[in-house]
Amino acid sequence: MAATIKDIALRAGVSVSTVSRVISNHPRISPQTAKKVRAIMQELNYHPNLTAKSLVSKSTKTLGILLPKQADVLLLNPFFTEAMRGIVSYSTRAGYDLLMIGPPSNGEELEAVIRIVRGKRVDGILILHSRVNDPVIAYLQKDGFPHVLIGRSEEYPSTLTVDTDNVAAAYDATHCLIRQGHRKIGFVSGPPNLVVSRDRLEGYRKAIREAKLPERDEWIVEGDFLQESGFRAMSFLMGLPDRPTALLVTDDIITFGIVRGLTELGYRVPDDLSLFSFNNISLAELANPPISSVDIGIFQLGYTATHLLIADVEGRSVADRRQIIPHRLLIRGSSAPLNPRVKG
Amino acid sequence: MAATIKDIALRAGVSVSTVSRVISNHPRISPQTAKKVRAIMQELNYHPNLTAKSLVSKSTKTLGILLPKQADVLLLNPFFTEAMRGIVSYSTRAGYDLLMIGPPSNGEELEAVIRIVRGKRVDGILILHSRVNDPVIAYLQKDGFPHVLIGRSEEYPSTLTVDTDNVAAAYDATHCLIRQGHRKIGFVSGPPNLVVSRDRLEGYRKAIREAKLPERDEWIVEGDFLQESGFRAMSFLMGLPDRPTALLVTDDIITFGIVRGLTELGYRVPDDLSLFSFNNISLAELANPPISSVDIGIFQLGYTATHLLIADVEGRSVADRRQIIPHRLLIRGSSAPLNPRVKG
DNA sequence: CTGAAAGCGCTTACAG
DNA sequence: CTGAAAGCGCTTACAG
Repeated sequence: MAATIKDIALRAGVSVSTVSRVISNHPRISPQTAKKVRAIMQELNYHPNLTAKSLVSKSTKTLGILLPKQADVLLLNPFFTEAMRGIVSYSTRAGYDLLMIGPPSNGEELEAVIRIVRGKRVDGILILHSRVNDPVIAYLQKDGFPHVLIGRSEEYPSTLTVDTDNVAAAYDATHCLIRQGHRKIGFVSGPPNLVVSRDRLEGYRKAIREAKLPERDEWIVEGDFLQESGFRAMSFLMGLPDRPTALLVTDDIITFGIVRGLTELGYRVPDDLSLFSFNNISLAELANPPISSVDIGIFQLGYTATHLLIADVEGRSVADRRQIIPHRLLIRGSSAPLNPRVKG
Repeated sequence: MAATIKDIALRAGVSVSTVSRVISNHPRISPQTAKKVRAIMQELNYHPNLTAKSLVSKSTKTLGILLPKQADVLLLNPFFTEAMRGIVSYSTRAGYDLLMIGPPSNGEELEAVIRIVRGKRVDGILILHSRVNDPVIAYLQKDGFPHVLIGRSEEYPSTLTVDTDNVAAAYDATHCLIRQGHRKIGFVSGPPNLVVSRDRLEGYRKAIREAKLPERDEWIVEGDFLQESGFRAMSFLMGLPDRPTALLVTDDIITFGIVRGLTELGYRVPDDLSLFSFNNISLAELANPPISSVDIGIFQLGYTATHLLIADVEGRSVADRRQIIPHRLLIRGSSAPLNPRVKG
């Protein structure tokens, strides 16, 4: 059996209280005692039982990452990986472990969150995507359980969040296409229940309106963050009698699907259709043509979110509860000045 | 305060033992009692403290995933994500949570493993990459702690493993290039301390020898699973006075780097260099040209590994402790019959 | 079928 | 500076 604090105490001829204090570097322990106890800990190869520790200290030094119901879709997207990198990077540094919270086979995310939160398995929760009217956020907010959101919450302005200014980002990208001479610009959105989808749509609309360009409902298509969605959006849009010459696309993965579909149909990018998308995943630059994309600093989003959450968990006051990570446009080959041949 | 088992017992007028038995569906509890207790649990919105439960039951219903020291590199690769999808898929179904084990800032992976294992935070450990002489495996093996390896262990044949037959896979892919008329075939390997790198090198060598083709040490290059490595390998190989006409590459990500470099230098794939790689990540098919790749069933590797580990953890006997997931070649545009212009 | 009691391995007032 | 004791929220023989 592995040595416990009791074994150490016995062997060292002190009480378990003393051993516990040595472990936690309590200030009022004599150097000699500490030294002796530490030597025995070494000798017996002692490692504390973290479960027992958590039970009494009410702290787990663990953060939960909520996986969405369709974990598959999220996990397929480099966004997840990149955010994870940022999260792991900070949490490791801060001495926190990470627990993935997968929703039960055919249950809701909220169930899993309740089980973990009430089960005292984590000190705080990271939410990677903000949905409109998210019951998980409502629950955590009501319960007062520490959590941070990558995204934005409309209903709970006091929620700790790290986000891109998606309205501005979409506005900027759209504006870039407008400056290139495009007048018929479409928008391929993500799932409409995500806040990010709404914000980007708003930014897109704002730019179109300001430039007094035509607004056409059929130029706005919704989908998932999957290549298939891009393929479908492309099929629909290119089949329109009056079709756009440029597209703002909400995710690079969707753009890949669009490019692929266009290529299969014999169209060319950007000659037949200019594309500008979001996320700037590493393959965007390597695609053919390279994809123009808004870099939203995904690693930074994850890193900062973790930073904020841990500060909150540890009771340090967080001055700015709604942080914005700056974005930047990377203009590449997939977007180009309007091709005169196509011009309306 | 959240309700505990004690509150339920008090309110229901039974002992805590009885409540505990109701929770765990103990057979010898009267239906009436069970019903009453359950009603109160509902009423008080009771959820068990999982930490307390773990402490006494000595089971956490949690699996640990070991992140390598350079978590960055692993996380950048779609291999990780895809394996995670398989892992999450099975573990969720089986009711297990997942704890990411990140190595301490500048410490070794083994430290983190010991802390988690001895700290009783998980019931078993998943290792995503097998290194030669891996101290982590040595530790877990000696300790008798349940673990499974995606890969192969040379030192501990009794380790639970799920692997590709990498020797055969590399042999098959090399042979495919040979059949296409290539006689000068190079190999771009991953880190040499990984078992997978050695196995694939062996398969490559076997095919070359059998076909009595020239073996040249400078046609074998090592690198990391990064695009930069591909770029560097490409620079080196294309600068050789006598250079290969085809390359077997150990990872799609590396291949992307190679293709990118070749394109920048004005070379064309497959005309100037045929490429065949491993993993068949989803973007391999979409690249230009589409990348020929060995599909090793990464999702399946993760799924099966989790399945085996949980069986082991729960004491069910695992008949085949070293499982092989079949691979298949996907021959696409990046590999083509030797271009006569380049020949000899 | 049910309860009293001991115990899992820790931490932390309290007292000295 | 150190120890005895109580307790964190559960489970599980043991006895009835």
